[in-house]
Amino acid sequence: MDLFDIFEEHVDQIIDGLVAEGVVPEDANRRGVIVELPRDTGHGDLSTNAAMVLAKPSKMNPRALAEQIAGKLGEIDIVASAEVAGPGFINLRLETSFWPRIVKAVLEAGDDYGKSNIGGGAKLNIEYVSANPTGPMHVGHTRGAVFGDALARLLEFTGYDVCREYYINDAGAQVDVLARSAFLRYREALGEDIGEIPEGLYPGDYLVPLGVSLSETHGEALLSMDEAEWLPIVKDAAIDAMMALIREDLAKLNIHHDVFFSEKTLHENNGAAIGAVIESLRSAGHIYRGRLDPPKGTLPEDWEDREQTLFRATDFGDDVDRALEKSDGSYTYFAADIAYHKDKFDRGFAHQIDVLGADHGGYIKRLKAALKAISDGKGELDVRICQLVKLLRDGAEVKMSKRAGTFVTLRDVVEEVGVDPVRFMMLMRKNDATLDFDFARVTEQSKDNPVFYVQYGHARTCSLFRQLEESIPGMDSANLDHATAPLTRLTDEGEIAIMRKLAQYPRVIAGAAAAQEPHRIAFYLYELASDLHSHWARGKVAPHLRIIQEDDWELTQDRFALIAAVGNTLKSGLTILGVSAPREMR
RNA sequence: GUCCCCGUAGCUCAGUCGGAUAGAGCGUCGGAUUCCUAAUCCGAAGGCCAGAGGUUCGAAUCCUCUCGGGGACGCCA
Repeated sequence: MDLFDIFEEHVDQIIDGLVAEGVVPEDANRRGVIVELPRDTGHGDLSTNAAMVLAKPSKMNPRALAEQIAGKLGEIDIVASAEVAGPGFINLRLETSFWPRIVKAVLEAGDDYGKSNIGGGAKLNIEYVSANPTGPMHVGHTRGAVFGDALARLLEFTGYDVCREYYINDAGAQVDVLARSAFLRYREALGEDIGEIPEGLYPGDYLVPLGVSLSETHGEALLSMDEAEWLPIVKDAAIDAMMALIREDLAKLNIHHDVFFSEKTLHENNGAAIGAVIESLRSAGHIYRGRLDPPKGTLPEDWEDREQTLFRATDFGDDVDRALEKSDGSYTYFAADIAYHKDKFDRGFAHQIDVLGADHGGYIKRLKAALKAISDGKGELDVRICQLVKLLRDGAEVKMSKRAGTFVTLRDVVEEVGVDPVRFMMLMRKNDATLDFDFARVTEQSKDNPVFYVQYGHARTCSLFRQLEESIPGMDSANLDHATAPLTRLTDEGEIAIMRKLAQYPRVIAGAAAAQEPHRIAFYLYELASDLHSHWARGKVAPHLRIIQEDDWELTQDRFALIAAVGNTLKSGLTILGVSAPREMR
């Protein structure tokens, strides 16, 4: 329970009292009533909108109602004053002894500060990355990977039982192309001059080692086979090799999935798994044979009007019904995806999250429709879209083209700038807004680089402890017992600003989890680091504000409790983002 | 043509289940360091929150429309 919860409870009880007195009607909707930190510190330490929310149902003037509530809030011992302001806000000013309680709370909670059980231990499946196994990951994949991973960490921190999952698209035509491309490299490894890689095959030289390994395993045996014979062999080997590559790439970003689910398995035994899902949908009346109107806009060249097997997606909020079978009788990607989401549902994941790229925006409605249909409305799917990343180098956009072989791989970026900056920068933007990734800025070691700014904040807290050991002979900061700090001397405005910020952390975490927006944590950390740096710098001109006061151990002890609390919170937030919290930066 | 996302300071963006005088960084200008890491800090200037209606005690936030940018639009994955 955080600071705000405590006061919301107070307010709630006061409203109960007013209901009993007949001032507020019993059925008044209290949902909008909140206690928050006013933006302007001149408005006090805490404020509530209770009177404005309840004025109308109570048929009262907001300010008059506010006066009544304020009177009762003023009786709480920790409240120094409760005043009505503006249209009916109630502003609370707390006793100065209040804020240090936050420091104590942070230190007592340790790594658990901000942790909650909002999820109640509910199982939750988050599918992310799911890049096609046709080559190494490029920067475009990086954002979804980092976002999904940070979201998973965040949801775990807030009490969900999270399963991280990767859907391997190993069933379509793309992996056949991969196999043919690999076969070419196999022939090359056997000494053949393959010349230019033909149009339509993957030209990247990441397939060269695979060709060599195929030649070592199979010798020239594959050469005498028909494509129908060698293709499955080469395809399996190629997919395994590409997935190994992708796992390595992900590991470089500190990302590890719990489950890798193969699309191909859904197509095995003549598509038994997919067929079964379609059958169950059919018996529920969600499948029919019919024709679709041609798509608007530019008509595909091979458009033919034909009767086909359709899913009544429109019954579940989609714009059109969706095809489940291709004209050659095989299942569509969507059909397999329904079976996949059904599989996840059957594994106990009523709540699922899919992290998809920007180009899949048009896919959301049908996926949601599908999960609703196969779960009888019991399943819940959230789809988070990650927008494009624009790479900038020396102020100019880096154009990427697969055909020209100029795409920047995830590995390149991580090796050039490091994991921490990559992860942090990817999380400095709301996921559904496009993001500029500027190499120069990200590698810069200055305050212009948010990740260094925040990490340096953490390093600074650690540095102060080291400094303390040097200042006070025999001091071992590891044994500094914050529990014995009196916490009565943290009265400077800079210190109070930091404590106010610390108090917000649990709410920031809860809000970020509810909105599934880890970027809020990145912004919070930036602000907390800023408060720390700002306060620290004041000690430059005002020596009495320095953390270490060699002739006043009591004060020093209090200040170190605060510094420890800041370091603790910075580390907690960075950990959720999957970014390291260095103890020293030089 | 339909659907989705976006439009906030010169630039890059926060803020959006409605709250008080709309914030931060960069850039510009002016300052701070004999002393806890200057990888830092302080100050100033900078706004018709794309536009128009509507709902409300109250709108950047919700609704409708318009304009502008991006994306998607049977069998690709």
